[in-house]
Amino acid sequence: MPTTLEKALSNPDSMKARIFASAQKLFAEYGFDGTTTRMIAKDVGIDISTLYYHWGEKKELYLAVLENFNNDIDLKLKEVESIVHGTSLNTRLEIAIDEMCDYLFNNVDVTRLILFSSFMRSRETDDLGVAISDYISNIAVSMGLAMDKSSITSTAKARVMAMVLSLFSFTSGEPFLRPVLGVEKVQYIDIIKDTLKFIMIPAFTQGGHEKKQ
Amino acid sequence: MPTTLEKALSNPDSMKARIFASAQKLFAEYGFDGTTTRMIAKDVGIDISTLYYHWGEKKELYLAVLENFNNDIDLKLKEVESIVHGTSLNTRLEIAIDEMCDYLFNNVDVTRLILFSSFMRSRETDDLGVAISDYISNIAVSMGLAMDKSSITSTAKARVMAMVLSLFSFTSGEPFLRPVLGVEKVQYIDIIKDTLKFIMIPAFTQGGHEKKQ
DNA sequence: TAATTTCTCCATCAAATGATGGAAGCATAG
DNA sequence: CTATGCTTCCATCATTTGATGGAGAAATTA
Repeated sequence: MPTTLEKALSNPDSMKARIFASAQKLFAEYGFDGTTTRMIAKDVGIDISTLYYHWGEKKELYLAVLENFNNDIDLKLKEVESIVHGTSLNTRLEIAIDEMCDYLFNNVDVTRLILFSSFMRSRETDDLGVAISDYISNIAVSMGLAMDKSSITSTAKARVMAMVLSLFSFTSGEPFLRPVLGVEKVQYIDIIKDTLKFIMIPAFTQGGHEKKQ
Repeated sequence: MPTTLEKALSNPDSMKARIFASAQKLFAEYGFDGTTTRMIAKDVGIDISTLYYHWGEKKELYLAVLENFNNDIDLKLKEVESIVHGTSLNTRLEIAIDEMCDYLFNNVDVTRLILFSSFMRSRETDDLGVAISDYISNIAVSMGLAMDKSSITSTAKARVMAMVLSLFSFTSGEPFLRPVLGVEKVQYIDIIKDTLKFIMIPAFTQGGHEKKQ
């Protein structure tokens, strides 16, 4: 059963969906305060009145964007959960990292929006923040690091955080990080995957670890 | 020999320095577009004309803030470099992580500004970005991971990135990350230090690693 | 075709924002 | 005390920005 938001965006050619797409892109690039309704309208190629006709307040549009990627990422986490189900811890981690990397690199806006809405304050409203904190526990569970959220130690949580935060930064920061490594995008993604695996797998399998890569 | 900026800020009670302090705090919280000159003036308790009298354009004030923490962090990196000089790789990493954690947690604005200026675009100007990329190599060298910037492999660079990005995120995100761990600030910093050491030390000493903590 | 609904744009508003000129305050030098 | 220069604030501008009303186009229905 699709949510009202999903229904509204079901046809990507619809004006409402086109506005949404531009909004997502620009909010992810400039943040809430840095994005004006006129910038969005211009990007779509319409008048701002049309934007307001379909979405109302700027804040509503922004919240819709947040809600949407919230659904998306939850869906992805569930998918990963079902893929890794029943495999060994080592395999679970490898697959989960591969899957999440591929997904996030194909949806960079998602990570940027999570980062911005978590780290930055908005002049306009105080309640625009999204709980990145929720993802920490969810990801830990999805990756099979714990059976439920309560059974994770602080140390383990901190390591999940370290990985999630690096992954998010690696994806959001690709434009200026990749040149530092001097590699193409495909290689960049591979290096990120290897780095995360190298860091995380021994962190959770605890014992000695076989050298990756 | 102090820079012109340092001289202007030498007396923290001077109006110019007070404005600077408020600006740094607010820019680090709301970003460039999210911070208005009126917000800064109100925070200082003065009229905006006084702000413009001392600093001129908003952009100039922002660039001064960026330049200042650039100096600060370079100084800190040099300090760390001299402290770890001559010690073993293991010790170097431990000390460097401890030092940088303590420093950054006492200067959260610095990390937030670096993150914002690196990741976000500004509506106003395109050239406000700060090269976080520079720090990656500098930190690697300061920590004694390489003798010069060119001798670092992509893999090693990626691991330094992972650590720097996590560290920056851990410091900037303390307000919403610490509650997830359910600990006090002092413990939070300790956990971050341990996590980074646990992750980075084996990553660079390569062979089997002794279990930290 | 005619009527009705849906959509898009132009014109416009009020508030916010970056920025400035000039008057008034205040200290210091003469 | 007076004159000078530095500092602060009030009043004000031009532009930008969020937001709306209404006219007309476009699609839908009858």
